[in-house]
Parts: sequence; C-alpha cells; structure tokens
Amino acid sequence: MLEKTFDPGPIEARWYAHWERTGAFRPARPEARPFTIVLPPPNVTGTLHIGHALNQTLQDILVRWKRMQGHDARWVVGTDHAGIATQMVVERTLAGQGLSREGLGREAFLARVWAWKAESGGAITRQMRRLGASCDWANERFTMDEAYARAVTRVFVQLHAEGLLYRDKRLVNWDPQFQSAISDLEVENREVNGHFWHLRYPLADGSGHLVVATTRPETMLGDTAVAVHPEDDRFRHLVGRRVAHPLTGRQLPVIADDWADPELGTGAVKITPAHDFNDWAVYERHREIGWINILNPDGTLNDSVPEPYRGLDRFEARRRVVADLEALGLLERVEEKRVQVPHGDRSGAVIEPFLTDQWFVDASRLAKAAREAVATGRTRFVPASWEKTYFQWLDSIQPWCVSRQLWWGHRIPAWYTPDGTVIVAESEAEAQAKAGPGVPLRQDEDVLDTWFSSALWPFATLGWPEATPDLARHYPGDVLVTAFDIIFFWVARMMMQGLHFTGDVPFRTVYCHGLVRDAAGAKMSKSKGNAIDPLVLVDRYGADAVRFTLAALESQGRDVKLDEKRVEGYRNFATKLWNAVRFAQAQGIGAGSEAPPAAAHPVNRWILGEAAAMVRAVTASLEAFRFDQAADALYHFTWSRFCDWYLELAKPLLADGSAAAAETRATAGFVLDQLLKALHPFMPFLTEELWHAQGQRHTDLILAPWPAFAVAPSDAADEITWLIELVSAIRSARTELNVPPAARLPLHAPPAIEARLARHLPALERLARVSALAFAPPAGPGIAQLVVAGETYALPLGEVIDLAAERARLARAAEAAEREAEGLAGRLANPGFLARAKPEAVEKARADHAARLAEAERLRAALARLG
RNA sequence: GGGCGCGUAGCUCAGUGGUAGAGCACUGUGUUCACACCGCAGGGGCCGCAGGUUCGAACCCUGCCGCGCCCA
Repeated sequence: MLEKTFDPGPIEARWYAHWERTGAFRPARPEARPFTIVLPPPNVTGTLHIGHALNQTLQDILVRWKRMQGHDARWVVGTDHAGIATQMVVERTLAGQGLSREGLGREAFLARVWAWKAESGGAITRQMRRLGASCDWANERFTMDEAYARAVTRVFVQLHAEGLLYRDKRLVNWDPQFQSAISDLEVENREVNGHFWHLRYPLADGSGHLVVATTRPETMLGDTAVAVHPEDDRFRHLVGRRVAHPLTGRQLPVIADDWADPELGTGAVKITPAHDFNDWAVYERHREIGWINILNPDGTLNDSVPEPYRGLDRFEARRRVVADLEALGLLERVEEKRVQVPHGDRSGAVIEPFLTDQWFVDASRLAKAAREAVATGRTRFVPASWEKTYFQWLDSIQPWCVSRQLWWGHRIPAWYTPDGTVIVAESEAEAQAKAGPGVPLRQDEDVLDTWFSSALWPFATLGWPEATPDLARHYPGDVLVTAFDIIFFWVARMMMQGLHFTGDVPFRTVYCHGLVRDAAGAKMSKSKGNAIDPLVLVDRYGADAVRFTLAALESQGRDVKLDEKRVEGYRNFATKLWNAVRFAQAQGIGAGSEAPPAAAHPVNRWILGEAAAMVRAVTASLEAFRFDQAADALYHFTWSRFCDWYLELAKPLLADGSAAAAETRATAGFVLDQLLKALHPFMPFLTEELWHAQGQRHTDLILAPWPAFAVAPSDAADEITWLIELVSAIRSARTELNVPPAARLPLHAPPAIEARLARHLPALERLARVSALAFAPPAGPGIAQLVVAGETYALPLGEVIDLAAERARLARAAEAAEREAEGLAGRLANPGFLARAKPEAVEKARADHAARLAEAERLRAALARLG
C-alpha cells in the first residue's frame, strides 16, 4: 500500500540510481531503428539553470517517448570545455592563492585546469540526473577529450588545406580584460548615455579649421585622415588639403568618401583605421592614408602617441584628450548623445576594435551548403519561423575569427619557422617533416574558439574522423533541441561543419524553444535576483512537477514565463494521481492486462474510449513537438475524466459483489497502466513508482511499450455524456435553489428512459443525492425542473423551494436557449449560408437549431407549470 | 533603419474560418470511507483599434496604436 502522502525526494533518488545501474537509459537494441538527440553541451564550469532545465526536460521527454516506442534511443551527452569561462574560474582560484597564470607557466597552468575539471567539472551533470535526464552516460564526451581533440585538429588542417581557413591581419573585437579576440557574436551592443564632442582641426596652412564630431575622442591620437562626403558642397574646396592634428602635429589629408554622412554631426568625420571598423573600410579605399595602432593589448595607450598620453588607460586618455583640447580652445561644443557601446558578453568590458594577426574561417563559403540544406528541407526548423533568422545570418556572414589569446582550449596546430613561414599540420612531427630536419619550430601560442570545437559535436562525439559504427548509425541525429538564441552560435556552425566534413546535415529537425523568464516576463539574471534555481524547485515540489510545468508552458517556441504557482499546481496534480492509485489499491485494482479488457458496462466502455483518445492526442502532440498540448491532454484526462468521473462512477460498481466489479477492476487497472505509460516521459519518477506499486511487472516502465490501442466505437460515450450532464444539472439546480447539501431528493423522469436511469441509479444516488426514481409527474407545489438532452426532469422540493429563484433560473436557461436558437435561425435564413457553406456546417446548424428550440420550449413549459 | 514576434477572462496562456477555452486567482459551499496539495457549484471576456475579404472572422488581408526580441 502506498504511503498516505506523496514524497518525491526518496522516490527520485531510488529510481534514477536503478535506471542508471541497470542500463535502462540505453538498452541494447541492435535491430531497432535508431533515434538520436545530441545534447547542446553545457559549459563544464556551469551549474544547472532554469534554461537548461527546460532544454533538457524537452529532450528527455522525446527520448523517453522514442525509447518506449521501441527505438534504439540515444541521447548523446557531455560538456563543453568553455575556454574563457573555465580559464577565468581557475585564474580566480589561483589569484586567491597568490598565484598567477603567467607565474605558473602554460603547462603547469593547464595541469591546474585539468585538476579543477576533475574535481568540480561534474556539477552540472550531477544536477541533470536530479532532473531525471536519461542520457547515454556510458558514452559521455568532453570537448577536450583526446579523441575529440584529434577531430578538431583534423578539421583545422583540412579547412586550411582547402583555403577555407587562413591567417590574416584584420580588425577584430578585442577584449582588453581577457586580452583576447572574441567573436562578433560575443559582443553585446549596449546603448548608454554618451557625448558627441565637436573638435576643431586647424587647417595646415593656418587658413581656418574644420570641425569633426566624435564619440570616442581618445582615438583621435590614431587619426590618419579626415573624410567629407564627395557631394557635400560645404567641404568640397577642402578635399586634397591638409589639417594639422592638434595633439600629434601630424598632417592629415582631407579625403572624399561616402562614409562621411553630411547629416551627422558636422558632416566631417575623423578617420582612425586601426580602431574603427567603418574607418578601416575607408582606409581600404584610400590606402595612402595608412593606419596607426595606438593601443596596447590591455587597453592602455602605446608609444605611437605623444609622450604625455603613453601608458594611460583608454578611459583616462579620453578625459585627458578632451581637457587638453579644451585648454587649447579647440573643443567647440559637447552634445549629449545616446551611443551604442560594444561590451564583451562574458567580461562586460568595453570592446575595442583592434588590429591583430588572427586565424579566420571563410564562413561565407561554408554557409552556402548550410543554407541550401534548410532551404530544401533536409533540415527543418520547428517552429519554421526561425528559418528566416537562420537565412539572414548566413546571408550576411562575415569571416569568423577562430583564434583566442587563451591557454585553455585546443591549441592551434600551426608552427612558425624562424623566417616566418607558417606550417599547418596535425602534429609537431608532421610539421617538422614539412619544415625539414633541424629547422627550429615555434607553435602558435593561441587556442581555438570554443564554438569551433562545439560545431563538431554532432559527429566528433560519435568517433569522427574514424568511420565508426556509431557514426554510421547515429549520424545524422534526429532532433536538436535548443534555445533560439544560439541559432547563430551553434546551430548554423554545426550545419556548416557537419555538411562540409560528413556530407550530410547534423540533424533532421531543429526544435527551438524560448527563454525562461520570471513571472513578470523579465529575463532572469543573478544580478536582478529573480533567477529561479531549478534544483530549489525540485527540492520543493519534486522533479516531476518541475518537468511537467516546463513542458506544459512550452508552446511553439514562445518564451516561458515561469510562476512558482504553476509548479505548485502540477505538484498537486502528481499528488492527485498518487491518491487515485492509492484508491485503486484499496479496491483491489492492480496491474492491467496487455490488451484492453472486454467490457460490457457503459462506464467501462466509455473510459476505454477516453483513454484511447488521450493516448492518440499525446502521441500526435509529441509528433508535432506540441509539448503543451500533450501535457494538457494528460492533465485533463487524469483529473477531469479519470478521477472526477470514472472513479466516482466506478465506486458503486466496485461495491459489494456487483456483477460488474471484476470487469471494472480490470478496466481501471488497464486504463491506469495506459495513463502511467503516456505520462512517463513527463513525470518519470512518479509513474515508475506507481507502475511497480500496482503489481509485479515484466519490465520497468521506462522500457515498457508506448501505448497504442483502439476500442470499437460504441454508444457508451453518448450514454455517459448524458449521465454526466444529468448529474451536473441536478447538482447545479440544487446549489442554485439552496437545497441543503445533505438532503436526498427523488428524481422524476420520463418513462421512456427508465432503463437507462435504472442502470445508473447507484451513481445518481451517490453523485447527485437522488433518493429514488419516479416515472410519474410529481404532485404538489415546489417542483424544480431541468431539461437535459431533450428530456424534462423534476425534483420535488416541497415547501422549501424558493419559487422566485426557480422561476428566475428557468427563465435564464430558456432565454439562453432562445438566444442561441435565434442566432442559428438567422444563419439558416441566410440564402448565402445555405448555398455556400459546407454541407456539414449547414447540417450541424439545423440540428443545433432544432435542439435549442426544443430545449427552450421545454423550459418555457416548465416555467408555465410553476404558475 | 531592417527583420521577427506578441496584444484573447484579474494573471499566465491555448484556440488559427462555423455559437469563446484552460490553469491559477476570485465568490459561495462542504453531504461521501483516494485525495482540503481535496470535492461541488458559480461569477468574470465589444478576442488592442479601424477598414477589407467571406454566407460567416479571435482566426485571412491592409492600415494604425501599444509592447518585446534580434540585427545594423
């Protein structure tokens, strides 16, 4: 017998350990059709946040469902080495011990990182287990695994050999805090209050000055020109002349270029090629102006600037430049202005465009196949609207800077000879062979962008570049489940690399879900303090309730606004089911048969039909990735059908020696089994516990076959629908007429339905407090009347009835019926409707009209009888 | 500036051509031996606004208003 109260904690711990120990997450099914999902690998430094919980819940639902359908279901799991984040974590720890990365040296530092990973790197995967994630842990991967690293090197070398990866000096987004290049995707533009400084640049010949406006005055120390628009008559005469830089004294040419916007600022713009992406483009059209880099990697000014500014931090330099210009009388005015300032999404530091030598992938060439694969439907997005986002990004893709000035990561397999020759090779030995014996080689100090290696995840986890059986069987994967915000970071890059290196797409379907927000719709963040820790929710309400909540709220990729009240509600749902099973146990209802039991009683035939419909709805919803609809079907079947009506209607049947008792026990057992199976992907722990509580089983529920059964159509559904309506109508009338709850009343009914009523008298007694049936019109005053399914029923209330209340009640019902009938009559009187509407619609309107009319007549007649 | 999306009951959201739904919240109530994390009954909506298409529009089209996100 189950405990009186449902306590999720111990149940969860017990079943997860059991499943993992028995290999249930990946049973050997060599004959079965594979079903593969690759987990977007979480950051190894990470802890489970609510976004992971949503992402992983959805994947686990799919995997458990497919596993139950008999597939060789495999959820590829692992973590990402997260170059910057991990290096930061370890450096912070070192700083606490008075140590530094530089002090330790590269090798010793990397040893520390590995030690850290061994000790603390598993936090997130332990947390995933608490959520119930049924991953293939036996084949867990890490992006820095030796085999994985070989795949990364192979990709680098091959792309290089194909001319798709090259070294170049270009402007990159430079993070002065990390002192590394970062990807343009890792830059977040924030709009902040800034200034527009209008600066006077004297003409070199002393004949006046030109005013330029800038939001970053410190960069003027790297100016190499001033540009005006070629059509701008105000400045036409100055083109080709020179201005004297007020602080460096350099002579800067005035050039004509379309980049200068006559509408913006003064119409003249200073050009600083080494510190602005647009200015670099101007330089490429006017090579003669050259460029000057004024920054050190740490964001201080270097020796290219006049002595007083050297070594100043860029922000301090800004203040100094402005102050000095003001002192010189060259600061014409200062305007308040909202400006877009790039920030590193991890460091939060202001990003500088910085001219360095880096490695780039020619993404535009790889993008073609990636675009094509989605355009032709080889990979589809769900919801499809995300395709547009994907296309737009691929269509405007820029060279991808893949080198990072970090130590933790895949070291770039490139070596330099003393004369500067670059050799790209899969190993140092190979490089040496290429360079010739005895030539000293120095390996590139940098590592690769973490996303460069993550992009290989769908195939490198399966053994690529070896032609492994795993790869043959599980690539391409079936589904990728991901938040839409990493379509660019990850999905597009996996598509590019997957297609290029395997010739096939990495997955057939990309399901994009939304972000989890707080109850008010705000993005969750630690700094705002509105972040919800999924494990706190698990502790409070159980993993099943958290999972069910996330699934129920997940609708077509919309953002999920999570209110703890919802979790509480689904905890209540779990308890409801728990109690239903307790009741079943008390009634001798146990494990059901494999096939639907033969049932004669309408109540049993009805619930079998309802259960079959529920299973169909859940299956269809999952096929369409409608997690909310599937959850809704399960919730309503369980609560509103099975608990509220079936169990209540079954109680009299189960009572002492009724002929229908055995049949009802068999039916209830079978239906409960189907429910537990269909609910299992959503609430795995509770359902597994209840599955075993119900009797001896051949298999754990996690490996039980997904339900699929049909029941012959019957008129039982009509009969029970009528019964439910009748009971509801009686209850409603009793409440509205203030009948004392304990009072039992006889029910007067038309003789024509005596048999039907008699069949359900025990239910009516129990659920509607009916004392007896009568088939003659009731005598005396104080009759309450109801119309259900075209028949009039009466409840004699004697003197207690409130005549006025009853009259009002009947009148209201009659008016409602008449209103509906009139509406339908109006439609039927419309020749256009009869001529053009679908025949079924016309048919239904006619039937409904007749029914409403009859109901109204009966209600009016009842009203007349009241007097 | 370009793109995407959203506006339906107090709140959070389903519903995408045929008489408006759910959960929570709210009101009243509590007979019954699964469950008060419960039962029963109930109130509550010009489906953002204005046009159009259609026999018929919450749903399709256009415009407007408001809100959000992405990109520049």
